Amino acid sequence: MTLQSDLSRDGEAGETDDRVSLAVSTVIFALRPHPATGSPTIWLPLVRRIREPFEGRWALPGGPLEPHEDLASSARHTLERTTGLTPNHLEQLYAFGRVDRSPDRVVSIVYWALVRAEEDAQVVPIPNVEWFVADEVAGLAFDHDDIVEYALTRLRAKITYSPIAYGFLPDEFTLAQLREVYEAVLGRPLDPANFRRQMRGRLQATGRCLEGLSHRPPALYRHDPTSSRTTLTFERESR
Amino acid sequence: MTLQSDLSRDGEAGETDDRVSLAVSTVIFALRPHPATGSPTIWLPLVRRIREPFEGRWALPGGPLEPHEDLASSARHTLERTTGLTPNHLEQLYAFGRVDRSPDRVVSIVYWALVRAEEDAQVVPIPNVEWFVADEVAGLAFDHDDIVEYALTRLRAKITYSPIAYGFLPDEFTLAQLREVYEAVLGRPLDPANFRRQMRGRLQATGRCLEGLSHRPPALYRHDPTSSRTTLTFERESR
DNA sequence: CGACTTAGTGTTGCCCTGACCCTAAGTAGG
DNA sequence: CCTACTTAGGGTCAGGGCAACACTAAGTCG
Repeated sequence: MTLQSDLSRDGEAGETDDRVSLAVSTVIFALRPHPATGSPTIWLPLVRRIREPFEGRWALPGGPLEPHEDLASSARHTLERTTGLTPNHLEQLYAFGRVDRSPDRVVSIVYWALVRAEEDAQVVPIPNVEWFVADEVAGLAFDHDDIVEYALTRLRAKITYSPIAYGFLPDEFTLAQLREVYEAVLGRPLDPANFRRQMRGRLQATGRCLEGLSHRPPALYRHDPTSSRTTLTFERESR
Repeated sequence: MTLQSDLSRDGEAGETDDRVSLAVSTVIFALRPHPATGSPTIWLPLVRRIREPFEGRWALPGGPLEPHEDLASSARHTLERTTGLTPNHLEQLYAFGRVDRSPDRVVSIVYWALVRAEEDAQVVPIPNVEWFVADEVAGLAFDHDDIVEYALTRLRAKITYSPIAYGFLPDEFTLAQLREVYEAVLGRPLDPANFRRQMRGRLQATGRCLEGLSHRPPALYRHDPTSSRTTLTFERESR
């Protein structure tokens, strides 16, 4: 093989069959009450492996990439098989390809998705699928522990500079609901007054209120997609 | 195939040979003077394709992933073949997998790299490899136009919140050199006084100066890896 | 009708930034 | 030697944004 042909062979196949195979997996996040404290927490569904390697262990839902399918379509498809839901947000996370991450050579392109709490209630139980508190999973198959941790890191970082929190919420929501999302993801309480100020300008007031509660009815808002998406700080004074 | 086995088949091979194949490509950035203005600008090397598809067109350097090779190793390897250089920064960019991005089904995992100007001078000419101004490339093979644009977007965004500018520089550098990097990447001039203030705290003074110039000798600094990496703003007042 | 609860506003002080002016420290040339 | 020039680097000031926290608004429940 000449030097030139070695430099750009993108698109060339025809190797032997010990080629690398390609899978797409998805980290699916939803907010549900924590079993102990009851406060909103990040959950995700896992699938029990029914054959080697790692038979019996929990793993991220996924499967091999079909030749006719785009990467994101494959992820969406996986999500539907696993939860019956449509993602409110779907984004590529990272490609994991360490040689020793699986006995056979597999590169996994991992997506992460957010599903809203309202749809979450409609999830039908599916055999071999179970939901877990994201921060508490361990002992997963392959390198999936690392992948979940990386996905959580990305979610926590991205929520401070990108309007992804709405991925957990219905179209219309109260400021308290939105704040609950941020508090669940960041894992600490936020000042309601300052939170409101930071969100104003990114939200459209619907004019409606949520009624039927035993206190002052909160206004309903909608995400304003035209808003400037400058970064949020939420720093805590530490002196 | 049962439902269960469909849910998590990560690691299973044994499909027919119309499987998807996997390539790793690398966007390699270096700073060189712009041919017209002379001011520092982002360049990248491309490789001329010597066979179909897209024969004769320029493409990102890369090649199929070897089964024994990690993803980043493959990217580093490509970089060495193409430039003879070692990257000062190497990072995964994105996995591009649109079904129609190539006549045969290829998913490309793309990395991007920074090389320092000092090493850049040692680049030996390699047949079929040519360097271009990154903002001016067009008409590349496959979807590589999109990939280059995406890589530039990432570089410009990331330089404001992550210490990657040092990837273009030697270990010790002056503030003017560092500012030149930011100006080249962001494409606009920065106030030297305010730039200095923002960088102070992220830099270690070496005590040495750069001498032999016909004006006041600038101090040499080194990147302080322990510095807090809060985001930089560089906003322009617009009133 | 008053206690309670949650929604939402005002105020204040601090820090950071952008704009801009000023001083420092070299070289070059008369 | 002394002055002009160039680039390095520091100082100052006004405005904005944010964290902290006190405050008002608007409902329900007894």
